[in-house]
This record gives sequence, C-alpha cells and structure tokens, in this order.
Amino acid sequence: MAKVEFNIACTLCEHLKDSLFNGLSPEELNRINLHKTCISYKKGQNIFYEGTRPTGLYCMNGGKVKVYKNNVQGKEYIIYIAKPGDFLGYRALLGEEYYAASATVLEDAKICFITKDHFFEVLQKNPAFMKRVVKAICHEMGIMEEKMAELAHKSVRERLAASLLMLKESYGMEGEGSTLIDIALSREDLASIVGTATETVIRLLSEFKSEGLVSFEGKKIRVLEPRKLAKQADLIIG
Amino acid sequence: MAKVEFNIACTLCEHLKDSLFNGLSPEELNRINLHKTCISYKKGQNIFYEGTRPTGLYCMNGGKVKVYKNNVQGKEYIIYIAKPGDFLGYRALLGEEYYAASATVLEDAKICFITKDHFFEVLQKNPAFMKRVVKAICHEMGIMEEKMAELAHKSVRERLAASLLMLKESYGMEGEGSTLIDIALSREDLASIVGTATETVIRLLSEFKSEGLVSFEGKKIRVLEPRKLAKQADLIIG
DNA sequence: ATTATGACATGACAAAAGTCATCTTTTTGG
DNA sequence: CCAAAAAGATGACTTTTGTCATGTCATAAT
Repeated sequence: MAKVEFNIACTLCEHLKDSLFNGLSPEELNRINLHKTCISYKKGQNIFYEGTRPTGLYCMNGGKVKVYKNNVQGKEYIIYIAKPGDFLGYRALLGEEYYAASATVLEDAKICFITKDHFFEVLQKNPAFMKRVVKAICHEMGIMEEKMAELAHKSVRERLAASLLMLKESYGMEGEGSTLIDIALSREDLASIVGTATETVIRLLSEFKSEGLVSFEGKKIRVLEPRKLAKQADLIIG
Repeated sequence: MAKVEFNIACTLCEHLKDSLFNGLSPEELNRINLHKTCISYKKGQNIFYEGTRPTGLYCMNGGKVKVYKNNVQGKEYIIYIAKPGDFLGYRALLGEEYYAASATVLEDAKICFITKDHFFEVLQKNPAFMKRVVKAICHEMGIMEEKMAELAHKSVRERLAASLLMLKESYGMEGEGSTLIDIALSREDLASIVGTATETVIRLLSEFKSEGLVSFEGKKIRVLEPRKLAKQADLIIG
C-alpha cells in the first residue's frame, strides 16, 4: 500500500484536454509542472480527511476517487466521484476552509499535487483561467442544487434510476454506445451515492434487472434501457 | 402589485457592510450605482424563473426572497432564503447558464439590479473582489454539501430541528438573545426548506412545542431550547 | 486446499413519512 | 363587515424504506 511517485509533464498529460488547465500557456503549465508532486495510490487509500486543512490542489491523472461525508452514525454520502482531468479539493482551497468532505481511492489512481501558493499564483496572473474556474464551480453548484431537490422529494427508486443514468453519462465506457458504467462500484458505494441503505439498492437493482432495464457484467452495471430508466427516474413524463 | 422604483446610493446603503460589495472603492461603488435599477417588490411577486437567462445581478436591499426548485409533481424545495446584503442569481450569471431555480418574494423586498456587463467589469478589474466572490461561492458550496448529506441520511425530525437552528442563526432577530426566527414562514414554506410534506412539519412542530423546544409568536417561531433542539437534530451526541 | 472475509441477497418486521379527507382558524379581498 | 380563500390542524390509512437476522457466494489470504 506504499505511495509511489511518478512523473508526467503537464504539457504532455493525456487528460489536459478534459481539465481546467486546458488553455494555460506552455510556460504556465511548465511552472505548475516544476512544483507538482505526482503519486500513485492504491484502492482504499485516503487522499484527505474532512476537518483537515488543504495545502494545495489535487489533479487527477488516472483512476477514480470518491469524495464523501460521514454522518454521526457513520453513514456515508458520496458527493462526487472524481475521474482523470478533475480537480480535487479545490472548494476548501478556494474557500480557505477546512475540508468539508473526505476523499478515498475507488480505483487505483494517479494524482498530482500542486501547492496552494503556486496554484494561486497562476490563478491570479491569468484572469481567463480564473473565469473558467469560477464558471466550472458555478456549474457544479447548479448540479448540487438539482441533487438537493431530488433528495428532498424523489423516492429512492427514482433516485437510483437517476444515479444510474448520471453514472452512465459521466463514467460511461467509450464506444459500446456508452451503456456500460465503467466504475467497479460496490452496492454499498452505490447506496452512498443514492443516499439509502445497501439492502434497498440491492433489492431495487434486482427489480431493474428483472424488468430488463439493466444487466450486471462482473462488478459493473450496464444500462440497457436508458429511456425506460429515465421514466423510472421521473425525468420523462408519460 | 405594481413594481415601484426607488433609489439609494450604494455608498450609503445600510447593508453594504453585510455585502460582498463591501471593500469596493467609492469609485467602483459609484459606477455600480450609476448602472443599477432598484425596485420594490410585494410578497408573492416573482424575481426570476428557472429556465430563463440571467441578464444581471440582483442585490437585496430589504425583505426576504426564497430561491427554490419545483419538481415535476410540483413539489417545491427551497435552496436558500436571501436577506438584505445578499446577492441573488449570481450562480447562473457567473456560470453563464440558465437559472436552475426560481426566486419569489417572501416578505416585501427592495432589490437592486446591476446589468451583467457592469458587474463583470468591476469583477474583472478588481482581483481582490473576484477573490472574495470566489471564496463566498466556495463557502456556499460547503453548506450545500452538508445539506445533501443531511437530506440523504437524516430523518425529517432531525432535519426540521436542524433547519430551525439554521434559521435562528441566519435570520434571528437582533437582540432578544436572537431566539426569534424573524421570517413569517408558512408551514408549507418550512416544509419546502426541510424537504417534506406540510402535514409532517405541522405535526413535528406541535411535538416540539409540547416538548417545550419552541413556541409560536404570531406567524413566527421562537427557539426556546437550542441545545435540546441540537440534540434532536443529532448535532450533539449524548 | 481451506478457511476467513467481505460482498451480495433475501425475508420478516417495524418505523417513518406521505397521502387523502375533513375540520377549524386566520387572513384577505371586495 | 362579510364571504371566500388560504393556512393550519388532526385522524386514518398506505406505502416506502430502514433495520436486523440469516444465508449464499466469491475472493483472498494462509
């Protein structure tokens, strides 16, 4: 479980195109490159804990990381699953607060770390970059507003259907019509995404399966009938 | 129900101290002042609708406004209640998206409107202001993360207790130990804040009342036992 | 190969919360 | 000032969901 360092030049990073860093000049990318540390993490390793102070920004280069909160009784709610190209921990960093959530590796990950000072330097010297970051944050907020309204008034069945569709969109396998959800999620993790008990997810998933809406392929789920699932999620009327 | 214009110089605004505009130079404030329109709204009037495009920023000068989403079945979830000094509609503006929520006046309000271009001009010419805005947005995101985790795993009873405490903190009357929640909220609105049915809120509130945790004063609620309520909200263990 | 461990699955049951109907009280508009 | 409408309250009932117990299966460690 030892952390292993690696190094990839930011200018050559295959995920640059999916990242907010896309659009920075080669000079800016090189400055970040000089001040970053890249580490490989194994499944189950922790990146940061709720309640601690951020010292810099994480940038995903490979794998998947869940960002989650635990309540007093130990129940987990997964706020977000970070994939390559995503920033991690930027909210607490820019808000100058403690982390409000924890982050743990779901699938073996490669993550670069840029110290706070260097990130802020690039941010403040490049207004266009700042604007892109602000835009992305506001977009994220819109998604959170949507999720709160869903949690407030949708049934677990509707939320599970909506979560499966969201996962298909965000983490769908390239090709194959993108119907395979390309994350090896446990039922427990899926329950933490939906905000329900593990047993409930298991029951509903097998209902969806027997209704022909999804199929299971190894540890992964394939969405067979996105439109019918959208109807279950109450996203389509009719 | 006609909208009535009024005008107050930004430099003299009594809510400037509570606003993100606090810290701007008199010149910047005057520029905003020159390009703003201030309107008085009556209770029940709409400020903007979900799905429309923002054309500028609203800045609260008086009253209360609810920001909410309606789901397909017409159930409402209140994301935020804006009070004097607050910005309104900045998320969609900065995210360059449609409004993800609607805004309606809860208590007669005075609201100033600054067009997008002028707001962006001040924002881009003043990096310190930009930084404050980003910090505030990120703080808001942290609150939303907390709320999502609450909605996912807390009971309605716990959420109602937590909402009452939050309302007391954010909208508590000055003086009086700030125990009176100074918004005339209907049971229906309170249900939309908690994310539950109106009947459930009514029942739980009268339970809280008979347990001596709260009392009703006219249309308003007084929190009598914040610590016991915090225990109900599962914020304190013991 | 065998055991231990964790993930998945299912049943039984209880608790929480939503829905619908009805009634009372308060507020508002004419 | 009165009628109509809206808000608040309460009971009866149903549905949804969580919890606990138990069992199976796959995987990993020894």
